Amino acid sequence: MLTIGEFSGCTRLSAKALRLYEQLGLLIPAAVDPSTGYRQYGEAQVARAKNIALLRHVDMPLAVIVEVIDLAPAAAAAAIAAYWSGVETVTAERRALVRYLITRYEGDSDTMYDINVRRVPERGLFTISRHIHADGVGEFFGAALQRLRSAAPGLPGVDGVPFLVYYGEVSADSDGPVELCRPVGIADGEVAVASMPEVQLRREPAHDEAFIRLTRAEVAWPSMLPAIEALERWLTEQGRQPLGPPRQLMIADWRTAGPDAPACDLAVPVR
Amino acid sequence: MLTIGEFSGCTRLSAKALRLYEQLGLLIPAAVDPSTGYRQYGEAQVARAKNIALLRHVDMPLAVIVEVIDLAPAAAAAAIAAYWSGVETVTAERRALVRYLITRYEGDSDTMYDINVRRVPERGLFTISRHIHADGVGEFFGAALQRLRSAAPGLPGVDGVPFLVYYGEVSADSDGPVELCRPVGIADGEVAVASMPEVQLRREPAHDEAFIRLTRAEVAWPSMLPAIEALERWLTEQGRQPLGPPRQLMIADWRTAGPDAPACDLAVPVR
DNA sequence: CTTGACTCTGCCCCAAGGGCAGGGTTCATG
DNA sequence: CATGAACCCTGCCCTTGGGGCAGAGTCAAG
Repeated sequence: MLTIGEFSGCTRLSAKALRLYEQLGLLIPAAVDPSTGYRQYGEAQVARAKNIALLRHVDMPLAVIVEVIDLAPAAAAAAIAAYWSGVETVTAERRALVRYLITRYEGDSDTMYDINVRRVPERGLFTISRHIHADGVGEFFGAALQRLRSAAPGLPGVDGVPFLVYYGEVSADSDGPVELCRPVGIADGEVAVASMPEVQLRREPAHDEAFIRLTRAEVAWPSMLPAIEALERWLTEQGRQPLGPPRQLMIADWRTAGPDAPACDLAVPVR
Repeated sequence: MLTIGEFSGCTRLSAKALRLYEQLGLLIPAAVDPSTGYRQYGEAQVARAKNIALLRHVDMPLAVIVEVIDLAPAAAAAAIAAYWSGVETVTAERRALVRYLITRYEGDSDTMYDINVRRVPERGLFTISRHIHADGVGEFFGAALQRLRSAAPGLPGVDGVPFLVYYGEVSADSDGPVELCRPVGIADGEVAVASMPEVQLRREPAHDEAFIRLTRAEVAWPSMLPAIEALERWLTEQGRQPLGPPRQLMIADWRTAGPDAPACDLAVPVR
């Protein structure tokens, strides 16, 4: 049996950390003197403590360690791999953002985008809104588009490509509200009664929209940032005001389009 | 001029965060009503706020952002790159550790090591100790070895390769005490008076040491972990007690050795 | 018996905000 | 003019994974 100091020295965990792990039920001392409160750790606990220390060294949260530490070896390996895969995903996004920031600060980001303006007539919009994380957008898009189609079956006036509006920031850690919109003739919209409660009908007034055509590879975060900024710069240069958040017009089938094929119009309604 | 709510909506930073950034001097509102305390932000501050938001999205600490945000563009790019380089270093270490953990949990880590035992006679040790981080070990080793040599110039009895003893965990975030030891004949050690105060003379009694010969590529953290564990397993299997922390005997010149050449003996004194 | 080393609990602190309470402001509407 | 809704203010407590310290109790060697 080892005192907390000896155990600390031989596991390289601080006494403070050991007391915390006890409190969380992660590493209970083999015995605690009921009168003095002194902790006694068994030799057999050293291995467990070292495993905890290694997982902490990977920066795995204690709450996750609690669930991983008692799994069978194969399941533990899978859980660690799953945790790390999430870390790698977040890191990859940050890495891409860093690259973007560095090129932007170095001033080499003079990528030119073709910005065009087109007239959008007054129209109806069938919409489905949802709070969703970045990795669920594709799934949401497919499913919601199916539902919108079945909500107005055989509707003749469907007119224009569907588009997504991001009302909040959508990334790995924040789920902004996302709205899928399907344009429809204004008269048809009033006739068709949406049979599904989640589907809303909204009328959008006529307006101009400025847009940049993007390839499928460019439609991702943060690789889309330069285009968004170009659009914003264009707005201020032209002295035009945006009428709402930018939207993604899905002009091509996502599954069949090659990475360099035009896939999406990044558009903003302007006054 | 924008209220905090409008500014929040257009920068996607929460009002709480904006108040914090003001408190840290990172983003001071253009005006604060002295009677009501209401904040007013200028249009020109939107760009700065968006930059801060992007840097926060990379998880750069506010303290670092404070120093980066006002640099000239080229310097800011360099500072961001330097920050991210540190992140990548830490991530690479964690990635390696995760790989090790997964293979160990999957039970495929049956890498066999040759473990040998040799007799070490009683001897003197010139030592230099230092608290140091992982990336400074190489530099410390070279410099300290130079000083140890000049501390006992022309000493005939220098006997055996120098070695490092890690008394604490040495990695990117913790600096355990590290001791560089240079063996010397016991009689010579008593004769030679160390001319440098940082150099200590210690006598080490005769003992056995168990060791594993490692290639240069294996001498790194955490790729050295399996060898350490193999050594520990061997100790318990043989029923022998370690007499101290493990040590690294530098048997080859670090600079000239190829990555697969034997470079180091991982050794532990045993009873 | 004493002394120094060790251990206990409890409290405050870090970063970067989130959430809420209680109270004041502003603006549009009745 | 009054009032309600929306907005804003400060201040307090909460999170993670401990670090550090205070005051008090305990253990073991001399």
